[in-house]
Amino acid sequence: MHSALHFDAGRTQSEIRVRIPRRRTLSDPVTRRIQAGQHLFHERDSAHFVYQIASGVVRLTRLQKDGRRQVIAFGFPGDVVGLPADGRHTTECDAISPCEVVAHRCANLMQPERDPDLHRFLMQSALDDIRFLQDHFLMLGRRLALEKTAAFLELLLDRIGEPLGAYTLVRLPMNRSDIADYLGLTPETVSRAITELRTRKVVALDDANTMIVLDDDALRELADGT
Amino acid sequence: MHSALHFDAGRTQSEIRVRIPRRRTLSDPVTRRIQAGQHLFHERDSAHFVYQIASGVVRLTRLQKDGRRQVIAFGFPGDVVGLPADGRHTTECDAISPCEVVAHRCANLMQPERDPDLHRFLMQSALDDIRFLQDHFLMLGRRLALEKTAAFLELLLDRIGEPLGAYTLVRLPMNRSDIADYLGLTPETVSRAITELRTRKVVALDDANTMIVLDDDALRELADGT
DNA sequence: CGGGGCCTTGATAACTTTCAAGTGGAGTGG
DNA sequence: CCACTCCACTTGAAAGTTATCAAGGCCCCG
Repeated sequence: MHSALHFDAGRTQSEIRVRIPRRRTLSDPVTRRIQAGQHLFHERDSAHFVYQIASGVVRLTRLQKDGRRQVIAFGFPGDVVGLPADGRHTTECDAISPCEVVAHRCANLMQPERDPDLHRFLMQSALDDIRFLQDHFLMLGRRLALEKTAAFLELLLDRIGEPLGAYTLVRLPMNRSDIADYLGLTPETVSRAITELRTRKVVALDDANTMIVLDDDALRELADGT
Repeated sequence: MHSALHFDAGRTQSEIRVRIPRRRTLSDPVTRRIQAGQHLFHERDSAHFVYQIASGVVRLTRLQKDGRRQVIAFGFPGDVVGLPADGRHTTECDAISPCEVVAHRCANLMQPERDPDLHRFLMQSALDDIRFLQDHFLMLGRRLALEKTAAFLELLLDRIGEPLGAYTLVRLPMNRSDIADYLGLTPETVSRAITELRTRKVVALDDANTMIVLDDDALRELADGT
């Protein structure tokens, strides 16, 4: 059967980029390309770089003792990932779509004198990261799976939504399991929540990973639990 | 009816303190005392200070549009709270027990040159904070209320446990609603989980806020879901 | 054309929330 | 000193939500 909507957005997700601030420093940033599925670093790796995402999306995860996996965050264009604690990375990080990342040396995280610009940049990144993580808690704190899912889609809408006439196109770079592990749900429940949003005409799907947000306000109201 | 255990720990929670690192800077830290229930700052307040907890416990919360409240974190002795984003605090912060806090100016968060020591300190705090927040996700990601609660008590055990013979005493500074809002549960469910832990002889309660951890290993196994 | 992975859907079991009632301790006023 | 009130905690029963297990569909790719 055919999908409800067809379209051509005219550009692919990999074309969403951010401008990387140009800095004149002792240790100039280096751009790196990685394919979907490749790792940027592992949990407990000694941290040599932090990475700013220029294009593509990465996944930050923690492995649990019982084998389960918690998705801590997704790294979208503009985000900085890999900030270490005690000199080591605190999560796994792998690309879920082809990525361009800019690597910044973080050996001198604790030496602000040596490169004030870099330090300022890293501090800004850390503070932003804290706020994003706090935002994530509000999502997990929502009671119903439908609310959690709506809140997640609202996040995607704001971060990687692309205008499409009166609507907004959201290409989901992650699969249902990733979303489930991010929200503390099962893939089946995420699927049902998305089906419900489709039934309510809040969103439409062209294929499982290509979503059109039809009713912005309804999505935000659901996300807020109102 | 009488409780199962009686004891005298010989010191109160307010006596748990941390040594504040002495720094010679342009803007020396200032100690402040606040009572339980008093606010340190509000969400969106313009941020002038960050606070390191010397004694006592504070609660960091976000208010939701629907009136619900998410507890983002508890600030224990040694923790730094109030790191801003865009110059503003991102949470509410109030004391849930009498506190001594050390206020550090954060006006120059983005001026590492002016006070490298302070900047180093703030960076360290931010990176630690990120790790703590990530740890929190693993707690919320646990499937069962019993596992979440066990994970939370394990955290308290490690942060504010006091040796008591062969066992460990944990004085809970927060009430059941606080725990519930931290774990994404209801107070009733938290209460039932604690009752279950009592039934299994993992912990004993002298009163609702005074817990003795009887079986460390069992608690950690439950928390890990194994 | 066949296989595998991902997504969706259905039915049932397990768990949590909700609503309600009861308990106990701390503080207050008679 | 006792009765009373308040509030937090606990407990019970029913309703609601999600997880689990199972099956089927779709698409991509060899």
